[in-house]
Amino acid sequence: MTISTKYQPGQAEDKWYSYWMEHKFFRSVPDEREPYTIVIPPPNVTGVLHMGHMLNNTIQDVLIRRARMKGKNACWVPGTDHASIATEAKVVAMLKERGINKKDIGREKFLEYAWEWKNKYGGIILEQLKKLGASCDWDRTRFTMDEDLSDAVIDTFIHLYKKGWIYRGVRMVNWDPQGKTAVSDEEVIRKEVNQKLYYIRYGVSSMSEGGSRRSEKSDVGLQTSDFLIIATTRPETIMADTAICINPNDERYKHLHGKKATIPLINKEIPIILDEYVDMEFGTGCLKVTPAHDLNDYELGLKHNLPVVDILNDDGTLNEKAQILVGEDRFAARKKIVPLLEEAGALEKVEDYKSQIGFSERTDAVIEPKLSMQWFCKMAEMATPALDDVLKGDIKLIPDKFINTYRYWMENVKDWCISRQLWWGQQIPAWYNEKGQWVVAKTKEEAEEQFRISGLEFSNLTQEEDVVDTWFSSWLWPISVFDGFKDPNNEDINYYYPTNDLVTAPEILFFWVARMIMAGHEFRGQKPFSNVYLTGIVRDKIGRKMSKSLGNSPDPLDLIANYGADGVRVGMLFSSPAGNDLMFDEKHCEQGRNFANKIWNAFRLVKGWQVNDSLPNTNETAIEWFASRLSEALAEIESNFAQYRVSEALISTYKLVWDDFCAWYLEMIKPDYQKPIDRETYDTTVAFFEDILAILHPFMPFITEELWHDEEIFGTRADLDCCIVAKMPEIGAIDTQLLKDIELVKDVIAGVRNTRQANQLSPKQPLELYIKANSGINYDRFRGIIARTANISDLRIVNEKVNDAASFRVANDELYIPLAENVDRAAEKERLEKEKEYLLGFLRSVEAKLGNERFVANAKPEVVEMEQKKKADALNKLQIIDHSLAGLAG
RNA sequence: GGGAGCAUAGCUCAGCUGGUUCAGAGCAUCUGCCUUACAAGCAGAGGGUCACAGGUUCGAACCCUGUUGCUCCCA
Repeated sequence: MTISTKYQPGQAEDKWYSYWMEHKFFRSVPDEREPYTIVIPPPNVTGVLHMGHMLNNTIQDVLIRRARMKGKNACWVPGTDHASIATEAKVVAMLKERGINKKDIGREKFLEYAWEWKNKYGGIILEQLKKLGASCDWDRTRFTMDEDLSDAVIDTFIHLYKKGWIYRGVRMVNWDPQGKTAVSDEEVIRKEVNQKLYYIRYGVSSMSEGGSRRSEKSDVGLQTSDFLIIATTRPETIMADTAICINPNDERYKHLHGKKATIPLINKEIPIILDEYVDMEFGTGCLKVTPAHDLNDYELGLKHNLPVVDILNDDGTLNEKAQILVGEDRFAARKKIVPLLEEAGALEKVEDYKSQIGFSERTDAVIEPKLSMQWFCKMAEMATPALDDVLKGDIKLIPDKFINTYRYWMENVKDWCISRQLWWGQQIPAWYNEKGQWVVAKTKEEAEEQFRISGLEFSNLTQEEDVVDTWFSSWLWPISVFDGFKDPNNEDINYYYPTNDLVTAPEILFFWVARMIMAGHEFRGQKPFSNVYLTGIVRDKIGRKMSKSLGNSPDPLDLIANYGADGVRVGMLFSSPAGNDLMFDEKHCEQGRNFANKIWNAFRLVKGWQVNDSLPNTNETAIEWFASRLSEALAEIESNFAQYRVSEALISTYKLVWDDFCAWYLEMIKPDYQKPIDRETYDTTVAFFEDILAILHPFMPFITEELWHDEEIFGTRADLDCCIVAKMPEIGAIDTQLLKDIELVKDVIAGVRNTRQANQLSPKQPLELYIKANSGINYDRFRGIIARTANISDLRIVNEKVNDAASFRVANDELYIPLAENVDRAAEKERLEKEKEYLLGFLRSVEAKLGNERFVANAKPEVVEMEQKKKADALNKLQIIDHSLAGLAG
């Protein structure tokens, strides 16, 4: 039977994924085993798979497959979130193409279209994950707007409201005066534009106390000597100013402390306040404070208890509170106010100025910061236990450098604005009567009841238009996917919660992770997970974040088609230490593909062997060595996984398979061409191979499953005897002496190869090797291995140095390859001189250390001992080299 | 402006408690091989002021301070 020299991943992937699905290997139900649980960070339902998902889900799959093979009941819960903003935008765009305006069709009809869209496109990303090999329990797939999950959102809203942790308040939003709607930060596009910076003169009056207004005085007496100048890009908003702010440390303005300023044109007096917030370098150092029309000013206003004067209508025209230019559009007003200021002598100068301005993604109108009523969730109480969990180490952040960031955020946590002016999402369960009085209730009937009890009018109740933030669904995810709200004592939640590991991006540490921890405590009295593995951002070769708009991201499905899912998984993991960004290079996937091919070909080799039962086993040493090496590698891998060094665990595995198994072990035992192999070696090697497939499986699930089922090597397997549920090999005995000896033997073999290369001898030409063994190593034991791998026809242990031979040294042993007249004496001498020079330098540094009294006095004894041994070894070697040199000379 | 992190071979990164012959791996490069599992391979080689400047220490890539450069988070 012939099989291709190249591994073809395509068919194997589809075949085995279907097989796993059919045989329910991903399915998890509670049983007596220990659970191992991961909930997927639900990807955006509008999304398609990108490189970030690839990395994130590869890691999750590696962890879950490994846990499954270690005998845990592994459960990976998949799903998607409803992404209100992104989805609503997609649906609005789809409707627009059909000539339908969202506002015209109303909420209910709009939601019908939205669900239609979701049902059509919402599953794409999950299908893509299957191509990667993700072993999620698909029967558990959840969506944040599923009925049960939505119920949980509404119930928790009501719960928190009753606790007094949800309230309404006024907040600055991004207002689109053309669309007459608030838009989210994500829908604001910032662009740099050329503007003007207007310097405007405000009068200053000295009567600071008493509250008596004598504005005529500020007009006349103090105009020339007492005034201040502000710089603004928005002169049309001066009528909404409620203060002038200066930095208390600003020496130039000490004389203004406690005074008042007068807004030109409308002659309104406003206080001059002090705050270090003001940048003394910017503009004039005097800041006009306009709380209704600027977010920072709003916060400054709150801090200093300033009134809010909103001079703009919803459509961006000035209202009567502006007193002048009423009814003008904000930009027309800006043009018209300039000559007015000039006339009044209040315009000092105008400068060109570049700054960032927000535009509406939808209408391209300039965004107007506007105050509006929003819903908030108090965070302080919930933050405390969530912070403790991390600080006490009950929840580990990996890497732990994120603890600082986490703590900073949790200690300075702000209340969470949870309302969104959208339709796609869970509608806030608040009900208003015609007078604008409101209650929070799950249903209209319950709301009416509450109004009745309070004795209020309730004939025409309307529900709050806004929906809650998508994160207000996602923060419940680890509980809601197990129906922990609907049925708080059900078997699943009791078994799987708290989950084990969460794998996500640091960008959403606060948005999501912190809030899940809060929700865990609030609604379950328990943390939601024990470990949070934070992956890096996937960047391109030149360090740019991969994004759709830059077009610098390869299509993951193309990568899988080109390199195989196993190759891509390995490629992603090769260079992805936790928390560090990953500079993605397709080369890594190529390396992954090559690795799969290497495994494939090693398999072909073993598969081709004929067994002869009458042959004795001559490979005991090789077998013992590899068994030890396998155990050693398993211990490394185990330790790497324990520290979430997934990338290093992969590298350990890679080296075990490629270097130790393929390059050394198989070469040690490989029978001559068309010669049979003995039964014992064959059977042991097949068993090793099976172990290797199991170790590789979490990283490369497809090729390992494919080879696992090779009947020729492993015999016919039962339906459920699959690599995916194979038992992960356990760490066995490690013969450290043997491991060390083989390292020496490898050096001997490398020495022979080097000698061949230096003397241009073909690897095919057998050589003799004489060893003058000064170390304790028993070369007899390794005779067979050396003979085979270095092509030695005659290996002799000798007591004297050999003349007319090429020589090299390994540890303290001298090795000679007789070459008769072929020895290049000059080259040999040069090599020896070089080695000697190096050794002398080395010896000097060692002797310097040992000659230092303070070193001997202060260093740990074992360190000193080591240095003494180094010295002895070096002296020994030098003696050997000198001896050889003398021999050459003679 | 405040906070955090990073800087090691051409590239991507290890280097874990300061101490082995410790300056490493993979990729890339170069040399030689189509050697009967694998050219998606094999055998080798070159490549470094561990960002810079100080300090602590018997000893520093590792600890401390400062400088420079880059990145992220918050404003």
